Amino acid sequence: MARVDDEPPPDVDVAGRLVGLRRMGGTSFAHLRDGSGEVQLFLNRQALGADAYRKALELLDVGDFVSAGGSLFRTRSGEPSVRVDRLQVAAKALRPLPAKWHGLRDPETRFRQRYLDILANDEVRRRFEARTAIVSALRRVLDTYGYLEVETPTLQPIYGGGAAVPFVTSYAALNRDYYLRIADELYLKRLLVAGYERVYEICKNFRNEGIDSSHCPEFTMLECYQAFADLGDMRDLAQQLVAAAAEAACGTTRVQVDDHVLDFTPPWRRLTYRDALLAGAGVDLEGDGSLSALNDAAEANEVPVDPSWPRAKLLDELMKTLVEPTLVQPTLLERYPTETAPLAKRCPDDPRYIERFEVFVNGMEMANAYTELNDPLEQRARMEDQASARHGDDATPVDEDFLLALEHGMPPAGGLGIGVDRLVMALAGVSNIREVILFPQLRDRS
RNA sequence: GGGCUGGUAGCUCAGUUGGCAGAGCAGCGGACUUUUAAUCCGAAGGUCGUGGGUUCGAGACCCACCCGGCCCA
Repeated sequence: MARVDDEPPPDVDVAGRLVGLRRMGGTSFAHLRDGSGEVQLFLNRQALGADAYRKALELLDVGDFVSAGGSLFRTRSGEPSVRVDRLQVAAKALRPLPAKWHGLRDPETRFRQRYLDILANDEVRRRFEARTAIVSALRRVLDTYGYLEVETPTLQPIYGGGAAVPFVTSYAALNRDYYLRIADELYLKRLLVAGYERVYEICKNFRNEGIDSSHCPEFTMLECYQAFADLGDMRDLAQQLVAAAAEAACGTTRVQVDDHVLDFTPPWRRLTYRDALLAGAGVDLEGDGSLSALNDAAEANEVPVDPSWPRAKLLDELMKTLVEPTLVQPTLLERYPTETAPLAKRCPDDPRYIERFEVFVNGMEMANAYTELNDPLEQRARMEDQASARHGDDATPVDEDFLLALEHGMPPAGGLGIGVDRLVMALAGVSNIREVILFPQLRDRS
């Protein structure tokens, strides 16, 4: 490979995007950038020929893709440069790049024309590279443990695995409505029935609900299931996955974000749901945990609630308002009340609780795990309970096909879901989910 | 859905009490043969988000709407 101080000066060819052009009469300087860095072009009337030199300067604009060749040397200031004797425009830019000095700041333009954002803002470019590194790290850990990566339907005849409003679409060949998945859980569990013992999928889920700084209707989820694993195994796995992601993105598990450090080094803090609710709302689920006691606690803490809400919704609202915002460092919230999730196995020592944890970081839910319910009879009863207690339009319909699969025998298993966008947010130190999604959707500019 | 806040040249932003629409950079023309955000000279560049209203006069004030951002629900 040619080096800049070789003798005689090596002849090289370079190509890239023109990012700077300084015309100084008989000599001009240009910078070409590609994925590996920048190189300076030394354009000289004599080296290039008077006619070619004049034409080149007439034609060139910052933003063009250019290829050039010539001898490699150092300028008087020591910068390695190509003394160009041949030059071609490989692609012409008709519109100017965002200003080199002030860059592109308008958030609307940054989101609508993300290619300009990435082009102009190094930090943004690096953030999306980090996102890819994070997803690769998650795959690497799971692959190392022998998990099988699979693909399950995005278009589903019945939606399940969560509580959310689905996007509805029309499936012409089958002549019926289909749903974009809100989760892939019920398909991955069918694969446990099939005999695969470790499966995972990283995919887009779709929830036809609000957009805010931590919710995007189209988001990325990792779900993985392991036969014969218990919740402790899932706890270890969750911490390993996130720690590996932090190492991949930041080179450390202690991530500096603004003025504080998020410490993802395992083991993380553990907290039971009961203790958290007691500390946050002053209600003891094992004292008077009745509906009226919960409503009283909401009122005492000025949490707006609706008396018609079922217990699960009320609990969720209390936790969201009074507990979750306090969970800044990675925290495992454990031992959830049974009604909070219909797909989780009950604690063997106390059927009021399920074997579930969620991970919170920066006050935001980032992961969710259960010991999976694999008893087809109890699963049917719990799903029917949930369907009959429907509240609003996010009630989950009973999936008979899934229950049929369970009736053929699903091994005991642990399952874990990680919100990939939110993981990236935490590791990148940004507070808006749009900052980690390449092309977030915005309203039409009508 | 509510509150706050923003939308002015390609980009980043000023615009005072309601009185001629501004700057820097980019772009255009010119000078300049080792520059580094080159420098210097010159000219140009506007649906002030949209539509109404008040006024002799509106970028600014009032009303409605559109598109963002932050916070709350």
